[in-house]
Amino acid sequence: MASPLTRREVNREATLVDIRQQARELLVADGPAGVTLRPIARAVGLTAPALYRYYDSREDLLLDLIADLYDELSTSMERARDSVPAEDLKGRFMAVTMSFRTWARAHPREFELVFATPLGDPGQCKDARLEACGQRFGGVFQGLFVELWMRRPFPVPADHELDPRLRDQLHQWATDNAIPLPLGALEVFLVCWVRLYGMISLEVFGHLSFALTDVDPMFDAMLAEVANQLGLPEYAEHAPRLNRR
Amino acid sequence: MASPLTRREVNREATLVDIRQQARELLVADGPAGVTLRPIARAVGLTAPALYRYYDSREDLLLDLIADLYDELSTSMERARDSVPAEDLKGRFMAVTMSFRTWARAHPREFELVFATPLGDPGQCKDARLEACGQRFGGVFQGLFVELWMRRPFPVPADHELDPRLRDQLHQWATDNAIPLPLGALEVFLVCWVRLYGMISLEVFGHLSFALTDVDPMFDAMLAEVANQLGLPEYAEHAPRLNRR
DNA sequence: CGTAAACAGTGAACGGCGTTAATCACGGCG
DNA sequence: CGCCGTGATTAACGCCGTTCACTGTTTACG
Repeated sequence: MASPLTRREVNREATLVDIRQQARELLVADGPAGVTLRPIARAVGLTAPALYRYYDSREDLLLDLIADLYDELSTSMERARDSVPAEDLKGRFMAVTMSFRTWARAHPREFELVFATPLGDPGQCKDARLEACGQRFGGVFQGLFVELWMRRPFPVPADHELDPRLRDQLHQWATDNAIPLPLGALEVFLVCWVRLYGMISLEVFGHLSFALTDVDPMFDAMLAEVANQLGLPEYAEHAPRLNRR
Repeated sequence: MASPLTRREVNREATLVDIRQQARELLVADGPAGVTLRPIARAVGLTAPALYRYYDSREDLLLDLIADLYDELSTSMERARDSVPAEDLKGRFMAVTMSFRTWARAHPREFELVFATPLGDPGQCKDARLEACGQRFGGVFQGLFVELWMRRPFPVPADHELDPRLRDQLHQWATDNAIPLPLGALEVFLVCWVRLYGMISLEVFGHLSFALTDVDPMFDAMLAEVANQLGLPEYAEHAPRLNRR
């Protein structure tokens, strides 16, 4: 049988993607503040109030846009990962990380919207969608990290070396998400995440320009350092196939 | 002789600080987007167009507000530093760093405005004032770092270990600002800055909540790690006076 | 098949926004 | 005193998000 979607539903879906597309073009052109209803509506061939048939509010539309961008980023990172053979874990790690940075530099406005919009003080996300998107995004790093550790464990702090308060939180996190890693490895993961995010957002927001005109070499150096900490030897750099399992 | 300020000029100055004060209250209450002219004017006892006697535009007012916040942060960091005896460099380092984080956590809206507002793509700051404020802010860390290295040098990468592209930029930076440090030390400085900024902005923007409910212990751990890298021994923790000069 | 309900869309309107223009009052200086 | 720069006002323009009353069109059901 054919699709159970009525003609109206398919139209609706098309309009929805059209709206998001135009919203994004505005975002790119004028920044987050430039994403306003009337120009979006005009570009889609509607009037502003019509958008309320699709979103409860501008805020709601923005949330959907953020989710879209999150997904795009996650997809591009996954693709970068899968473009490297599964045995070459260092290659995959590098590919994913550089894909993150590449996306951020190519889409600073989008990066700003996704990563520098405070998620409200209630500690919870504003939206379950975003929670899921963040999960997927983090999962790319996390999955790679787990695989990395499983295949060839690297030195991590022992449990007793961790601050008990930190240890408890890491334990909670590990059990909640069934992450089969020692707590020390989780701490290493977080430290890596901090360095990666810190570097990229500093770069995108221009807070490294006081010292550097081109962040590339410093980013490469940081990546190499992190890779080293993760037990990914340097000699595999130009011959990634060497470290067979 | 009395002040060369006419009564009008002193009034003007008072109104200016009043404006910034009210603007900040709006910032705290409603976030950057809530800083709008009419409510500010109302709170100061004026109408919106009157503000144009004081600022060219809302943007200009925001810039001044940012500069104010920058200064407040710098001042509080300097005070934290000076509250620790000059010989206790580790204590000063800790004090300054924690003061930064404390300010960011206590003023998330302000932090967002100051640190997550992209400074325009032209590479240059929008404003010379901000340049100066950033200089002062960074100077607190930088001054401490220089003093640290001068008094007791810690291991840093040698010049030939640095990526030539990175080395050249660091050299440029060092000569432009007359920083009497080896290039490797500058790289260490940047890495520390990345970790510090990364951690704090991740915390403020809620991008660590996926794993941690309380960032305190992880921040402490990072601080300890950084201090260690900077040759600040741990045993000074509870007896900061031990390492006399 | 026909009809009622659900849906998509419109134009008008409200209050608020940044900003400009015309206008008035007054303090400081010659 | 007179004059000019300054501080402040009101009115207005065009934009914004959002609501409301209203009109067609599509879907679903008896």
